[in-house]
Amino acid sequence: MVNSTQFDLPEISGEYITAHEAVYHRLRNALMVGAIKPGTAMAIRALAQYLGHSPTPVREALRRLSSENALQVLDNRRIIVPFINAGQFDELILLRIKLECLAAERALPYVSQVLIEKMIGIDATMDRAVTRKHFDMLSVLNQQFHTVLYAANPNQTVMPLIESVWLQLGPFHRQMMDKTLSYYLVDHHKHIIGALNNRDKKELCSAIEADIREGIGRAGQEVLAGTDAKYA
Amino acid sequence: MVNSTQFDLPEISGEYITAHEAVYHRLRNALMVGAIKPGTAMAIRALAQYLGHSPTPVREALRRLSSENALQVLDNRRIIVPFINAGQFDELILLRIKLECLAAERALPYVSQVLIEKMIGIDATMDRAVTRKHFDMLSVLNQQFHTVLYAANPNQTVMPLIESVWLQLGPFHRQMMDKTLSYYLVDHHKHIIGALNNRDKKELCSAIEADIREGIGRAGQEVLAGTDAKYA
DNA sequence: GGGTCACTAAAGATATATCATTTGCATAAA
DNA sequence: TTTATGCAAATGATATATCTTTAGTGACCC
Repeated sequence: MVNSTQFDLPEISGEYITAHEAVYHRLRNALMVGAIKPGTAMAIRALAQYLGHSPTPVREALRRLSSENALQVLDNRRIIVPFINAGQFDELILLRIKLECLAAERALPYVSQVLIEKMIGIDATMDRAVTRKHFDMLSVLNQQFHTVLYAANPNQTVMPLIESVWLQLGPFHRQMMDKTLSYYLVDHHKHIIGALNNRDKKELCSAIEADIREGIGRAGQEVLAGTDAKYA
Repeated sequence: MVNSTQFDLPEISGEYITAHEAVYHRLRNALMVGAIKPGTAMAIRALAQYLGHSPTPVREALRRLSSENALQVLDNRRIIVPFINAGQFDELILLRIKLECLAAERALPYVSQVLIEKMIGIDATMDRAVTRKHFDMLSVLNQQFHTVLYAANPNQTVMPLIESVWLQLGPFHRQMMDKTLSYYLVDHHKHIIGALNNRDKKELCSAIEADIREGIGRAGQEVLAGTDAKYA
């Protein structure tokens, strides 16, 4: 197939009215699940042609993603999917933990039985996805599981920051899902739900930390083990 | 860039700036110091004309700022400076504290005597700015003081998130600087420097928390005291 | 008075043309 | 061979024209 770009972008189900939004969400999704390798160039014209739009809305989408740290603008003005090194990876994992613990704590007072049921439902769907090895779906469901909790806080302002971190960790999500590590993840989801039932802030935090450390944290360490400087 | 004639034209650049970048930074600055009131509409054409550019780069700048949560895109696609309510303000202050404590802790191992001297220098400049009531400069210096510290960590990935929060708190920065509250702030800077000298993580964190709570935190509470729903 | 519709003006969204910069490559010079 | 030079192609940046959506206004009907 003639794709002057070097990756395939899965099409997005929901409809976005404007072109720039459609492009934005499509790229964002791809980055979130690590579908585009670090270092890949995001040339405006090529993308525009591939996606069937003019350069203008594509440019806007790229700018947005750059501002969310999901893409990197080089000195020569080219835009690429960023590399990160082991040190930055550690910082991002720590950030995820701090941000998500905070988000969970602040959401806790607003957690209802209905919400917990919903999370249990998502978790159950994840269990099925694991046995069927639907890794792409797992990634999305995992994010849903977390998002539903944090968004319970009506004054929440932290989600955009968390999503920025998720985006930067995108390539490792893919790694995580590809391995059997998904088990750990699901286990910790049960812990999280337990902590919610107990309305226990401390327990909730440590469950989330464990979920992150033994999920994507471990996957990242495996990936970064050999590489010296930079990988994803 | 060699000139095929006799001379080389020295590149003034190094900071060659594109139209979209110029607009972006100009707006960003204005938002950061609260120079634009919440609710103000950011019409593309009007801005473009005012700034002497075409709509295209202005659009890009607005999109970037929207993605950093510094601007809000309404359902009707108009872009405005966002309002926030008291609850959101509290969340943002908490976020600042958590993010900046983390950033400071992770920077601490990289803090050198030279860096501390630099921070002392900035703080001294702030003292002078306070007595001369240069409030605009104070805002910038205050940010510099914090940024210099957090950026000491070479793997730092948290600055963009912190800046997003600063942007959202922009209007309150203005309030803070307008009042006598600047004193508190400078006091706590001395504490921060003390903690750095002692290489004391705990002390550093509490100094930063105090700096934030008694600086912008207090200013915000004053401003939001009367208003019920939303203000800035 | 209240509501609907049509029309107009304003503002956003996009496509396209053009300008500017960067990169690659071929060729020439050292 | 290596380095410099100078197009030419690729790519980003911007201005502009045009299309689409939204908001506002007034005529008209009930």
